[in-house]
Amino acid sequence: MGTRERILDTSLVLFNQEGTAAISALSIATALGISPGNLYYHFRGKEEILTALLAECDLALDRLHRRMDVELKGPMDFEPFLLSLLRVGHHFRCLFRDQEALRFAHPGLARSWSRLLKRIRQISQLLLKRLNQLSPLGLTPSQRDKLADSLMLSALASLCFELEPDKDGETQLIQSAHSLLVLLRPYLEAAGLNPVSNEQANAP
Amino acid sequence: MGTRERILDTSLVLFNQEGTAAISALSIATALGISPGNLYYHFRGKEEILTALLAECDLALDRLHRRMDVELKGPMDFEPFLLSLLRVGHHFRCLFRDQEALRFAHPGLARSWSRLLKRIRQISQLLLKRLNQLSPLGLTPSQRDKLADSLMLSALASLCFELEPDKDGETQLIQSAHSLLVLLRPYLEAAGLNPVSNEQANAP
Amino acid sequence: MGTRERILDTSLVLFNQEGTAAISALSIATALGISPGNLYYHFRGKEEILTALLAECDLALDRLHRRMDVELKGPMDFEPFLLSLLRVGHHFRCLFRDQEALRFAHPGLARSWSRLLKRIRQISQLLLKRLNQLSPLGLTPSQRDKLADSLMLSALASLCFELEPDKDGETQLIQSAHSLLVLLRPYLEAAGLNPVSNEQANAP
Amino acid sequence: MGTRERILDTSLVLFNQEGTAAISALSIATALGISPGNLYYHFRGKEEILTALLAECDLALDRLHRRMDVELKGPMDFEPFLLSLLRVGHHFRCLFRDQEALRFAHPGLARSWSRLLKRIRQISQLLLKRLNQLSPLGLTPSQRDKLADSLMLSALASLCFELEPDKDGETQLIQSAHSLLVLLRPYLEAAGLNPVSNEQANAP
DNA sequence: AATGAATGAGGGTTCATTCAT
DNA sequence: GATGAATGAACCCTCATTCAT
Repeated sequence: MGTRERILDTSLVLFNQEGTAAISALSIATALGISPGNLYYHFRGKEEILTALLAECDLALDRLHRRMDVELKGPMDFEPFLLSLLRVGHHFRCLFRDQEALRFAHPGLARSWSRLLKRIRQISQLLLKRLNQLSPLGLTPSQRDKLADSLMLSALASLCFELEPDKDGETQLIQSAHSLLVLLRPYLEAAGLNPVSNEQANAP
Repeated sequence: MGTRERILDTSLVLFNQEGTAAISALSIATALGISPGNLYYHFRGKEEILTALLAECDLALDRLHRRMDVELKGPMDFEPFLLSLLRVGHHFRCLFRDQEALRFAHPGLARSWSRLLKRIRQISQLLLKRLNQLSPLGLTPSQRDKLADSLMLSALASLCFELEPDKDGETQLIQSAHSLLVLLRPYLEAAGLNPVSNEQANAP
Repeated sequence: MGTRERILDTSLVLFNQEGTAAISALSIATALGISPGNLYYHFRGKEEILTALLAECDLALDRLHRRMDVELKGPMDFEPFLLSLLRVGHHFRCLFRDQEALRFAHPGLARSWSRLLKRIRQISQLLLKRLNQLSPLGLTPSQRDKLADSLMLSALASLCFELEPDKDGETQLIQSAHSLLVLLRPYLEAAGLNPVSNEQANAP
Repeated sequence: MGTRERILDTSLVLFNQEGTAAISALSIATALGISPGNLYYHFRGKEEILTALLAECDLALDRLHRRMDVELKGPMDFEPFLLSLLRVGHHFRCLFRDQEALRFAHPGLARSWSRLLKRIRQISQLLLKRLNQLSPLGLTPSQRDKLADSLMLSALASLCFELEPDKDGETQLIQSAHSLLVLLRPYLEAAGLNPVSNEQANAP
């Protein structure tokens, strides 16, 4: 694997582990066993690394976006898709968690970041559109977009705030997906479908 | 107003404006027109300021928490309450936005932070409990808690990610509250109540 | 003596000795026995030190400028005045020697530098004006200004290029002053005065 | 043209444009479209490039020096010769402008540099000797050498300090030559010759 | 001749924090 | 309560230079 790729991979791991602010360019180089000069030969600084990671994340989401029409055929497809989506987000979670810090430390990232956010919003809106095609949600388009935003925000927040820090990443992802599906539950039920495992409702 | 309070107020404003990472102890002192030594006389460092802000936020949420039983009497009470809640969150938004960066820069904040998060979770769960008391939601307690978590995450994310950066703070807050209500809409409707203004549903 | 003054003094000595490019902020701090942080507390960087030195030099020249009308009463006054002038230049010689390097490393100095150069030019022109008042030089004003420029350039160059590097600073200054007077010799002679010690002319 | 020559040419252009200190080995290689490794194959470093440029300049001045006896036949020959001399200096102006910075950054250049300076001094002295042969200057040899030094310094300074930065290079050269001739004017006049265009003298 | 990844020392700068006054 | 000079560690980055290919 080329040095450039190794830098990106290691950076992402370190950024996810300790936050982008806590990881210096030198610590990345040290973790890789390369000299700081070499790091700067491949990327002109931390900002360029982050730009590359943002682009990678954007690309991964773009691929998901393109596959939505094909993959979301029935109500059972939403949970796996949400999981794929959350998996991408989790893989690049540092980008979402440190969003605010990055905004001020690296104004140059603003455009990449807003492009990324726009794409997520599109995915969220398309998700509800597909759901509506399967069975009318009983919402105005405006309400549907609001619901899409809430869904997206809830998903983003599940990447940022770990409610069960003790559980491992995969379990957290599955729980996040379930929580998101609960938001959609009434609409899926209205479509005569309940994708979430049935439990006894209204226990005290 | 005492110097201690002025430090907290100014810090919060600066932290909200430019992020906690971008604001140094010196810049707080400069903004206040006091010497760095004086700042350190009142607070042993940036971490202590943040701890104090976390405590203030926690206190404000505690007050809201205690009033819920009294204030949430009918379905029309939920929107104002959500607004109050979001207003507190918005006032201390730097704490939520820089959560990740703070976690690593100041491990000493971890306990205060998890206490804060727990309280928000309690509020969210109590919110749905009250709703359930008004009219059964048709959810198991576990599903209800998941819904509560989604609601909370959506609220937290609306503090972290500005979807409409051009609008002013108050407008953003109202939109956030509406978005959250959309999440609850099916349950409120099931209770024979629709707190959100009626629009023509299912337009193409 | 205050730290600020000590920084300026030491910087000037080091800059003169080894050139502005060869002296780092750290080496100044080390030479003074202070920490780099303290250096940056007093000056935001090397550029601010240089700006302050340029201002000091400008001030010294301004003082000389103001005294010219009073001090240049007769032909015997020119040599001492030239020596004073050269002494100031020699004291700040790093500014003239590294002029080009500074121009590119610190564009912020451009304005201070051009102001300084303008003042030197004014002094040179006033010098010839006074000489002309003592005895007509037989030059058009335009020719007189050209002569003033040549005189100034010759003086500046004597600060930049050491023709006799083995001799000590004071001797070099005196020789420089003599060289400059030789340029003026024909005009002083025409005024019936020969301020330079008489030697036997036109030896083989 | 061989790579070696292209390196020298491009280096000289860049050094003249932005100063020797601001131009790194890498930037020269980039400007040439070659790899840094290739640059170091031809020259062991920036110092060797500068040594080569010093040698080129020295050679050009040597050629001028040898032609002086032949070319300086009459008083009208001095201006064109001065122009040729200044043109060489202007072509290699970075060497003179950054003299001080180079001295400390590259002590290895000291010998080449002092040889160069000595040659210029010889040329300046020979110039006055030829003038004296055309018509006695009325100066002792010592005074004549001092005048030669002043002339040389004035010429060097005109390469280092741009008094009229807005005018193009050729115009600056011509003005510099005129300024130098003004220094010689009294002696040329004394020889019954005025090489500078006559203007009305002693206007107020 | 030429490439380009890699090195490592060093420079400029920031900042949380201390302490004598 | 308050000042402000001082500290020192750490960070980001540049650059001359080397070397395997």
